[in-house]
Amino acid sequence: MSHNKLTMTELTSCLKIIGDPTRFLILKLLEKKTYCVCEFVEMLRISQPAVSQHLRKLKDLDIITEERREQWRYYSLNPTSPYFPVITDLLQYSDDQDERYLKVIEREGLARC
Amino acid sequence: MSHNKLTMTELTSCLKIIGDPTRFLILKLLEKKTYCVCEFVEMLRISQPAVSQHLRKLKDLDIITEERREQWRYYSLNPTSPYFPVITDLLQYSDDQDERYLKVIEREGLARC
DNA sequence: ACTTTATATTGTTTTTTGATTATATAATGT
DNA sequence: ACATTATATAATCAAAAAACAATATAAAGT
Repeated sequence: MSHNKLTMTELTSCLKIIGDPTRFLILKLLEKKTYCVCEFVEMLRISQPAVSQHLRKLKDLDIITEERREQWRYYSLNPTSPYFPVITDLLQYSDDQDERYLKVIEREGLARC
Repeated sequence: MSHNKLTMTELTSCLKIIGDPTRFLILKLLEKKTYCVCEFVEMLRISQPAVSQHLRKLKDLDIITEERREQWRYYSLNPTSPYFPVITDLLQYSDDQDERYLKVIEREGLARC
C-alpha cells in the first residue's frame, strides 16, 4: 500500500468532515453509485437544505464532485482527491450490515424526482 | 488486511475525536512512545487542563490507556481498542516531516517534571 | 412569459466544542 | 502534619458547527 502523505492539517480537516454520521453515510452510499440531491433527501429523511449543506462541505474539500445533467445534480466520490485513499480505507471499516445504512438503502428508488 | 467491522456510529464518533489537530498530534506522538501529561504540556504549548481534557476524550473512547507510576500518569495507545487499527492506519497517512509535528518533537525532553 | 421542479444560499438560532481560570485531589517529600 | 508537585475536574466564555426557515437561482415544461 503506497499513498501520498498528507499534512496533519489536511488530514484532520478531512477527518472532521467525515466524522459526522450523515456525511459518512453519504460517502458510504456514494461508494456504490452516484446520487442526486433529491434521492439523498428521500433516503436520509432530512431536509433538502440540510442535504445540500452536507454535500457542500464535502465538495469544499473536493471529496466529492458535482455533475449537472438536465435539472439534476449528481454527486460522486472524487477518485482524484488526495483524500480518496483515506476515505475508501475508512469505508472498509464500517459494517455493511449497519442498521442505519440498511434502513437508508431500503428507501432507494422511492424519490419521486 | 483483515479487521473487525465497526458500526457507523462507532466509526464516526472515533473520527470526530481524532479529527482535532491537537488530539491527532497526541496520537502521533503516542505512536512512538508513552508520555506523561507534563510532557504534553511542554511540547504542545497548551495549558495543563487543556491537555487533560484532550486526553480525557481519548480515554473515554478507550483509544488510550492511563498508567500511574509514582506521581505521574503515563498515557499510551491502547492496542486492544477496536479503534486501534483505524488509528494506526490514519497515522500512516500523515507526513512525518509535518511542520507542527517536527516543532513539537524538538521540545521533547524539555519538561522539568 | 409563467410555472414548476431541483437545488443552492442566506440568515438566524441552538448546540457543541475548545480554551482559560480557578479549584480539587492524590501522591511525594520534608 | 504541611508543602509541593502532577494531574483532574468544574465553571465560564468564546468560537465553531449543526439545524432550521426563508429566499434565491436555474433549468424544464407549458
